[in-house]
Amino acid sequence: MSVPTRSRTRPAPAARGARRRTYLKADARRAQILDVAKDVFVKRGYRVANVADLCRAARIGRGTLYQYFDSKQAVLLAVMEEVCGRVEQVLAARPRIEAMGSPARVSTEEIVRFCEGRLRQLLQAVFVDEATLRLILRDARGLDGSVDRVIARIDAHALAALEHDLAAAQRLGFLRKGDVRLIARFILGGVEKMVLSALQEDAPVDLDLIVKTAVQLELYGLSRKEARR
Amino acid sequence: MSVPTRSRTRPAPAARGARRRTYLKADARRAQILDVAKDVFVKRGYRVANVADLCRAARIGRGTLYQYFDSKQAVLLAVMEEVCGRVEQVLAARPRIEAMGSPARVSTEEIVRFCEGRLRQLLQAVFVDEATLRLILRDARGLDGSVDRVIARIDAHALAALEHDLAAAQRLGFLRKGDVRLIARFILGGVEKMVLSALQEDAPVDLDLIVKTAVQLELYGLSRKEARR
Amino acid sequence: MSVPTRSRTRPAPAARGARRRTYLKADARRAQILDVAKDVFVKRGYRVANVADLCRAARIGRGTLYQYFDSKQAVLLAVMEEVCGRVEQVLAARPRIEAMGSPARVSTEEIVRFCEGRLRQLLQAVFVDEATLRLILRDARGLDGSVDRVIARIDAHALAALEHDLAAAQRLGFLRKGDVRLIARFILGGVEKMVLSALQEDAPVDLDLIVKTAVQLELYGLSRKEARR
Amino acid sequence: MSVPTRSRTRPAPAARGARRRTYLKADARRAQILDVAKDVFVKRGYRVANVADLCRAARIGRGTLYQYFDSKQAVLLAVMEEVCGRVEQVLAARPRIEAMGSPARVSTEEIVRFCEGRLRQLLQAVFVDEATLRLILRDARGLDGSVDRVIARIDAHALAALEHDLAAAQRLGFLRKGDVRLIARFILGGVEKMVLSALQEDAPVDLDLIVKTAVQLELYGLSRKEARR
DNA sequence: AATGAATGAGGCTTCATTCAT
DNA sequence: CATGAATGAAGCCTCATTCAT
Repeated sequence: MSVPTRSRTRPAPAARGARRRTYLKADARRAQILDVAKDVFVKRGYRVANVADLCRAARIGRGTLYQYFDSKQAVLLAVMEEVCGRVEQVLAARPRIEAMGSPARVSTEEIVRFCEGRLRQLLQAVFVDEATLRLILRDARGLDGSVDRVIARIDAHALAALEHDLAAAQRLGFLRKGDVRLIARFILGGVEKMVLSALQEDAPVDLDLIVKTAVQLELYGLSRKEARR
Repeated sequence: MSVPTRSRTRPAPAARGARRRTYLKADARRAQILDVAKDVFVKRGYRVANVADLCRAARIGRGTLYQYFDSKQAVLLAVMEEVCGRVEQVLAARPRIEAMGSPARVSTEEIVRFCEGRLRQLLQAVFVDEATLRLILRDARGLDGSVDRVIARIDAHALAALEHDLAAAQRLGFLRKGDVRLIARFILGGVEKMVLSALQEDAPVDLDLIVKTAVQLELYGLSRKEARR
Repeated sequence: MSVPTRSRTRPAPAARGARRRTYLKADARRAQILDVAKDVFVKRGYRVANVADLCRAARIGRGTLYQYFDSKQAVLLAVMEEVCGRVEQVLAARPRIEAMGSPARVSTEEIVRFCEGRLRQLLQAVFVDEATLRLILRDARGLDGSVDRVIARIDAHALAALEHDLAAAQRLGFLRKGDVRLIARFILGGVEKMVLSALQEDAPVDLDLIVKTAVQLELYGLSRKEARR
Repeated sequence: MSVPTRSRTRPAPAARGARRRTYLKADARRAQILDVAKDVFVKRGYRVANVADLCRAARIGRGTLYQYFDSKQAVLLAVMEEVCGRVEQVLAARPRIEAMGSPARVSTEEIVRFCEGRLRQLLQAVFVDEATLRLILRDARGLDGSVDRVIARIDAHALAALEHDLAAAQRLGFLRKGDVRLIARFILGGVEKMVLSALQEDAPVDLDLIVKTAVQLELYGLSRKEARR
């Protein structure tokens, strides 16, 4: 009749590898977890990495993680949101393209250099570091609706910036008319694939070379003959 | 207080249709499973779709699937291998680019049309149908080593073909010199991103327009000034 | 780069106490689980009993249970639904009270005996066995919205039947007028408490005595003086 | 594909109000916690309410609670002990039933009024307020051994008082002979069920009506014919 | 050839309690 | 006195795979 009461007493604190607990202020801990999590997600893959991995890497107990995030997914989401926020900031802070002046006065070299700089800015906003980069381009895709949505938002930001540049350059007479939507996608996709190729071979990502190649192609194409139309 | 409790009891596994068993020859069954599996993987995503989904869709019992494939992963692998094989065939069957003749005799329009045709062939080999396309570009990435390897192989085939074309065209004098590896990646990546954009918006994929845009950019770029170097 | 693939292979089938697996048809298994579950829930209490307990008692693996029920809660729910169904049946099958005849012709003893029989029927429908009884009166209360709702439904059935009897008896002139809603609750509550008291002391539940006491009180009260109103 | 994902990130525990700390004397704090806890336990249910809820409601930190109580359970226990103590007091303070005089001199109305008053006293001791009432009758049952024991003690007090009254009334000749144990249970159970019904429908508990109905039934029953035995 | 019941390792998450500040 | 960050045991559930029929 009487219930066994199994009074949920805590057994001796498991004196195994038992590292002492460390204390951090909430904000600091949150940031630390995010930091560590990015690494773990990249190194082991979001799906393969389990919450235990995250906590071990952050040297915290499993429960601690759940004081800061609702779920494993929420951790990834927070990582991505962070990137997204940074992208928004960087893009908003860029000078307007109209600052460049009129085509008549600008030399080809200046144009090239300007485009390269601008593209590099864009990429650096998105690809803060290689971990983030791998996450965005490779690991975090197709995981789950809400994560995908953040990635889509980042993507949309980048594309919008690119489109805006292209449209302005067309208006100012630097570039030929054309479907800016498609062209923006082509350029961003091209750059992404070059980056991905490097990542896949574990080669260092030479952003300079990639940017140069992209701008060269974007501006002048490959043909030795001038287009007539 | 009240919980939004979902469906209480399971429909008692047996009772979900009690369809009569159907018999098929081994080859036919295997093919049918692959066919159905592609759909299921695309519609629900490889990870979310479970073996039960596959079997239900194929109207077979769980054990039956395991008589034809070693594992769930093996099913996806087989789907991808099929695509890979087709790509290899198509690419091997294409005419050699040298058939085109010398730059002196070929008009700009002919070059454009040739490039467009060739790119379209390449894409159609890879993207047999929209399901395959979604699988390759979106869903099957980063799932697992061996699947990734097949996708990488497909990718490598496409890139190799493109690189080969570019190198030949450079040798023949149609195109400027340049790093064919990077350029091939840029072009393929650009095209893929245009396709992905369409997929993401559930818009029909207008391969013609995409190919046209790609070739135009690839050949002539966007600049209104001729490059001087 | 390559993912470790942890190919989820099943390790040797754990040759511990390893009882051979037993096969049952879906319906039979489902029934067996329900049967065992009722016992376990009663013996250990719904909250204390864990899914492992249920499965151990049913000699099945944990996954098996989840082929038949969505959750631990769903198991309890199914047990209760079963009772609820039986109550509905039994109550529907009872003869209508009007069969009794007119007060003039019926002796006091007959009335008493009739009431006792009728009350016993009602109780036996609800309290099929002691396990069910403990579950309904003690263990399953306040656990969770949906379970509570089923219990409330059972309760409502019993009360409705009782109310209906009372109203009919009033109409026929056997009983004094009065608030049937409240009176029904009083009687059922009184009976339940007598039962609960026995349960709490692990004494056998003497339904006969309980029914006799209840009917005696219900009909004639305790007073030695006749009420004047 | 899209998941109904709930709130992504937790509000970073610290940031949930950053209320200045308040200081209270030990006794006052203890009392305040008990007070708040009763509310929380009733509103959310003992099991669902977690320690965080208690502390938030009491506007204290988690550790603080554990300076006054050993465990969550101890808090509930203290609440119940408080009630139990009050019941003991009230019951001890009631006048002895023998004060009433002999049946010959007491009119039926006086008896009825006396019984009603006495029952109301009993109930009011137990059901101090609606929160307590819900706790005792609904939420705190079957939670755990020691809590159950306190409830059982309260119940026993009430039953003992009732039994004592009944026995005395029988001795004095007001009431028919009968099994006081069972009868006491019947009456208390009946009253409780009427109360519970009201609670369940969130209707106000009309103690007066309930007491009247109970006493009427208890004394005179429902029959229109006088019992012969 | 086909079936579908059975399995159990492994994952995620909760929450009462502890303890450094 | 008070705090709130940290903890980890314990629980529920999923699902790829096996195997008796």
